[in-house]
Amino acid sequence: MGRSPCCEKAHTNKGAWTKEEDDRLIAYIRTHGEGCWRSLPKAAGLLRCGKSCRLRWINYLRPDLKRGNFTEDEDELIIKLHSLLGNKWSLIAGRLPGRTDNEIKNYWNTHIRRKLINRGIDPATHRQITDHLTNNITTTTTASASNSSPDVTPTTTTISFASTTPSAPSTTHHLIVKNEELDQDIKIHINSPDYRKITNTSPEKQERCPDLNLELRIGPPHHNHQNDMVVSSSLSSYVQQQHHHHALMIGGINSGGGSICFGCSLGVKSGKECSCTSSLNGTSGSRSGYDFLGLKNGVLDYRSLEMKY
DNA sequence: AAACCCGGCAACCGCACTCCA
DNA sequence: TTGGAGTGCGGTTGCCGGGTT
Repeated sequence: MGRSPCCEKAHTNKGAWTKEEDDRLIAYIRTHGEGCWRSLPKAAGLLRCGKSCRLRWINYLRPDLKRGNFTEDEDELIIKLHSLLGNKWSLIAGRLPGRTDNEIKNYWNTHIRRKLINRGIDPATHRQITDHLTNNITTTTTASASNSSPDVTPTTTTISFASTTPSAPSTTHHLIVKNEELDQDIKIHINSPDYRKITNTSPEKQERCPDLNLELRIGPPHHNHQNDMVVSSSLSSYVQQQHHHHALMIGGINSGGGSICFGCSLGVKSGKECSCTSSLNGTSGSRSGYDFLGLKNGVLDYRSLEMKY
């Protein structure tokens, strides 16, 4: 089915806003408040698309916006939040009062990216660019989120979930990371006493991933939680992409009953596919999900967020 | 002085999601 | 349950101004 246009485009202005348009929009919203963006332009006497009005208000005209340069603290906070949330600009903006998602997105692309690259850090993965294998893994994990990362070699790594005996619900699972450049599979064992140890399928190629830090526990879909996986935080981007398919439990959260998916824990409203049992309040999603990182209330104390470069 | 280049940023576009009848 | 309307989000585009040649 087709999608109706957000407005009658034939009679709308585009491009830069004039002072008069700004004044009209401000005056209207001061009187009537935000909302009903589709009908706002007509009511306010603006020849603009409703979406355009909303964007102009949110990104530029809102009185609580903080104009001016980003502080060093804000820089670091953005970096830390991005390492946790990826390109979830609206979520990041929610932790920076007075800043908009668009502003942060632009600032990231123009300043912080370069800053991280100068530090030798891949801005997409927040990992040092040096480690060969890690690079290959993270290249793929971020490729789906952004295909414009020229500083990373575009090799292909396939990540798949597997079970040694798929039909048995309590079997040992493992995460297979296939590095096509090295032509080898790396198997991350799940639910084994030494699950933190990363081993290659080729015995002589073991100990290839010494710096994987293992702080996220994820569970494959529809498996019981005994089969939790532990993966590197370098995979977090990938895991976020796969949120709808794989309930991802943050270590420590899933103990004592209901476990929640990563998205819900971050306050990201989950989709229909969300299979987590976020029953803390009986539902899942941003309005009731577990408040991982304190993202729902107050300002996140980013100083407590440790980067694992 | 003019042409060109490049970075920054406001605005646009299309898709995804939620709500509701 | 379904589909349309409204809204939000992230990626991309294009304009503008400053710097360089």
